[in-house]
Amino acid sequence: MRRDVFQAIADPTRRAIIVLVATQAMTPNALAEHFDSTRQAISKHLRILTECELVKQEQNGREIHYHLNATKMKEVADFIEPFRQMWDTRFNQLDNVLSTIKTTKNE
Amino acid sequence: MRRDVFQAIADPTRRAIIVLVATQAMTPNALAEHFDSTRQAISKHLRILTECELVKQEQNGREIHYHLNATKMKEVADFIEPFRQMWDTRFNQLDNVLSTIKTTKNE
DNA sequence: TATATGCGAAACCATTTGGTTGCGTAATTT
DNA sequence: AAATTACGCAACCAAATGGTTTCGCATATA
Repeated sequence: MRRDVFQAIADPTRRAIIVLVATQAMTPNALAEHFDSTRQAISKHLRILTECELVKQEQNGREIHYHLNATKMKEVADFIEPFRQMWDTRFNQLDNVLSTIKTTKNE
Repeated sequence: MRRDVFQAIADPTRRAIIVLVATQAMTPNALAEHFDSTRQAISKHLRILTECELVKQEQNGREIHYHLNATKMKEVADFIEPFRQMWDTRFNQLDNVLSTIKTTKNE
């Protein structure tokens, strides 16, 4: 059973959960209200998100509040980062600045 | 059939293909040599990567070279970016700088 | 104490996924 | 022209996925 961050964010419902949970901790029931599926289905998603540590639990009486563990998202960022210069205009502009500096030096 | 970038990068083999294809365009056969599975399996992955436009084809006689379309990766970057400040120390340092400036202004 | 609520876990099901083998076809090479 | 090579496509299969309903347990509430 694969259980990594990439597989976790592959599902659109789980990405929506991540966004919801980012601003404030929420219970499975509260989360389920935002979707068409049952609480149990959401609980399954939360289980997956918990297993790959994208989300942390916090028990309050009989309620369990889930909140985001953004640190884990870094794994995804680290994968994409090396490709950034291939699309990011800021990076290209930096290249321009650097080449300008080089040209100036040679003059 | 879901076919978006998030689902595409969920598979570790596909992520490896992306890395290989980033530096230079490659044929399915050349790619398959890097893995244990058959060329057909790799071709299936390439099909998925092509369908979500993470990869582009370029025909050369009977060979088809696949190369990365890094632009599509921006979609993933855009999803993660809002969470960056929750883990990136550079962001925290930027916050410090900003608060320092504010403090200095008030003095 | 009895009842209602919030939750996870298990059993089950249809669909998707990732892999295989076996084609057919087009472009090379001999 | 014949054989080889590079490839995509279709059929097939076991395993994973995302969903459901049903259950049991712990915590609140009447």
